[in-house]
Amino acid sequence: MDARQLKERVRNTGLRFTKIRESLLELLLESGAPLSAPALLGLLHAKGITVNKTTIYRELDALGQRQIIRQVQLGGRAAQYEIIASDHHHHLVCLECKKVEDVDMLKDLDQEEKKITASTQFTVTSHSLEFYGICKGCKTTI
Amino acid sequence: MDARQLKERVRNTGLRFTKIRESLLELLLESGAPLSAPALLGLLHAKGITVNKTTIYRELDALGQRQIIRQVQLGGRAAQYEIIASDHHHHLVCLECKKVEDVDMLKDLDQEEKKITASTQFTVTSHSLEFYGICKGCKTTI
DNA sequence: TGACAAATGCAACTAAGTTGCAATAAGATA
DNA sequence: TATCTTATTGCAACTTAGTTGCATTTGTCA
Repeated sequence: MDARQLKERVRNTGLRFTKIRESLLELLLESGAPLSAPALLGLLHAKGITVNKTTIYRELDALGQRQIIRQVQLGGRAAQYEIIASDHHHHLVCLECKKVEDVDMLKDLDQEEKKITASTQFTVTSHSLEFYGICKGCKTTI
Repeated sequence: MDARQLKERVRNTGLRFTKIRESLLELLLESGAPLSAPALLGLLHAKGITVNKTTIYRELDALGQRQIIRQVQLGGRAAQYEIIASDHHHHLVCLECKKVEDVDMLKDLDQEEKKITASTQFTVTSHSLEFYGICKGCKTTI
């Protein structure tokens, strides 16, 4: 998933390709981990792009509805967002510094989803798996 | 894990056994799913127990530090809390009504934790797995 | 019972997220 | 290119979740 593909994907949903939207998606694409609304706001301002927080929330909502990004819950007060890429991955959340890293999927959980759907009255459509612990940086400083 | 065992566990950590603490733990124990601070506040008031929100947050923090309860992130604005029981389980989160059900662990993820710890610089200490989909109740009403 | 720490309430605060309304700008079309 | 429609944006005011400092009350143990 590169910037060009993403641009195409956004256009196909009928969304206009604005400066703010472009920069926001760029930030999410370049970041190796999910970002929160306040974080995105700060990063955009640091880039010299003045944008209101209302815009950010509406933007995240619009992109979420179109399945371009997804909200992930990783602890901390603010929700975080990531691009929905073809490669499925999970998260490593550091309990010390709260930083999040992506980790490629080790084990296939599709079978588990099917088992639950078959044995309960709950139809599973997706899942999310987070591992908590201490990251490299925090181990050396403690 | 019954109320008596829980009471013992609380006492062993040096915490006093107050009416508020007792009722709060009772609610978490009886509920088959995690509860948020605002939800607990409402349930306690409904029970006729007047309690300030500051107390709830401090209570949840105190119990969390003593490993009696744990915070879980399941979407929605408020964090949710559950008793740490001996049986490990995961969550089924309904995307429609946002209700959460517990589901017994199907697959052991300890091996995955070890693999990550061995192959990366990140030391995994725990994990959390959520399945998203549509619950029984919401399927019939849609 | 008395002392001391734990527990609680209150008020005032911060931070995340939402809503309504008015102004602006993207981009399709003529 | 000028115009029109609609998406996008900003602003202000709001709600909700969660926090902090300080004063008061209450368990528990000697």
